Amino acid sequence: MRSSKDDRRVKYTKMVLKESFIKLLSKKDITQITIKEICEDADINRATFYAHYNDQYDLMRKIENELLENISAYISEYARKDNHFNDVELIEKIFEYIKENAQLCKLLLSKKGDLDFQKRVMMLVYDKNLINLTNEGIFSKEYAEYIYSYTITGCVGIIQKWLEDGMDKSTRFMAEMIIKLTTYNTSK
Amino acid sequence: MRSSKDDRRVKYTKMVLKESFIKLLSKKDITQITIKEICEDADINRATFYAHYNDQYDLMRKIENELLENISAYISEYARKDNHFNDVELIEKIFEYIKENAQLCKLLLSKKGDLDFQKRVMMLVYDKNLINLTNEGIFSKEYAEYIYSYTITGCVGIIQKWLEDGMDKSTRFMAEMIIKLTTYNTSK
DNA sequence: TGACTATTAAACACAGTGTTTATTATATTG
DNA sequence: CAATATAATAAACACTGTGTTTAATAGTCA
Repeated sequence: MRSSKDDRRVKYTKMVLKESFIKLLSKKDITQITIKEICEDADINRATFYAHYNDQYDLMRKIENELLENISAYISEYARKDNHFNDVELIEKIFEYIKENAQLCKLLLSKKGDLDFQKRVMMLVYDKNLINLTNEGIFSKEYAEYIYSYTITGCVGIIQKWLEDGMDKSTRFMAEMIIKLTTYNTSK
Repeated sequence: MRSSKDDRRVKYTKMVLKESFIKLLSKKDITQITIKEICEDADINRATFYAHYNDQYDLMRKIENELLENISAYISEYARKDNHFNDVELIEKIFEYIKENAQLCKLLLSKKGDLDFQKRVMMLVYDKNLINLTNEGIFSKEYAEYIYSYTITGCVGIIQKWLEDGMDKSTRFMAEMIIKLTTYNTSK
């Protein structure tokens, strides 16, 4: 039983729509991008766009979710091979992924991007690991929650700066710095 | 010499346009708000809107800048009275201001708001104070810059959580927590 | 009061939206 | 390959909102 999602035509349509949207997004703000414009660039009928997406923002959200899934899969792949789960290496994996997909990541993870989405990226790491540290009874629960918020958004800021600076620091340098900054908060 | 900015009619027009915009913003996303809608709610001619603003986003930006100026003035007022500059009290002042202007601040400082603007709010504090700590030669300059980014955006996350939780923690509690979390990073 | 100018109503051409229709093109399956 | 299914298309539709211009009106200020 095949769903319409597997149809080659559907795959192609979605692919070129995403490509055109990202292309436009690199040139101007999403608020200035029209559906008509996306469709013309992708050479796809406007009615077809509406068959798949509600509007630009819906398309954006779906691209974000895909990216999140891809990063997650990339991490899981690593975790499966090496059984010893090393925090530094795990975070380094995220930086690696971002570097390998710099074009899209620069758009979605920059300061223009959606903070809520960016937080979700960082949560990929911290939900699995560091949150445990804060739950070891050192801090009160309410305090730990604030530290968690601080850590997550703080890391978003670090990634943004890294991207703005042209990713000139190595992924290992970044990962170690993040570990240093974040375990700091939780180890006392 | 009076500029047109001082004209009562202009003041009124801008005031009601801002009020209506904020009212709409509390009901729906900015992407769903039209200029026509704002003007109808404010009972202002659409041509008059264009005499003052380019679009919704321009209006938004101007409201943000005003809020930033107001917070800055609020802090300066305090700094003038008490000569002893206390970091905790300074940060507490910001939380106080937010609490006193909760309606608007909840919109502009929430996770839906613009991160770049939110960073600027936090910079009000850190440009004056903590950045010095990182420049005392403990960290390398490049490291200090990342710590600065981490701190600024981290604090944005804390404020967002505070607002989401209905501002149930006292302003003093919040200020002390922030001092603890942020001087932590810079004192070693 | 008189000069000034912000605001207004009305109209304009225009661009983009979201949906529907019948037709065409392509993919899948037996 | 042929038959079936369905995705994509072109064209048209009414509609909403945009951004600007015009001349008239109303409010402000000194």
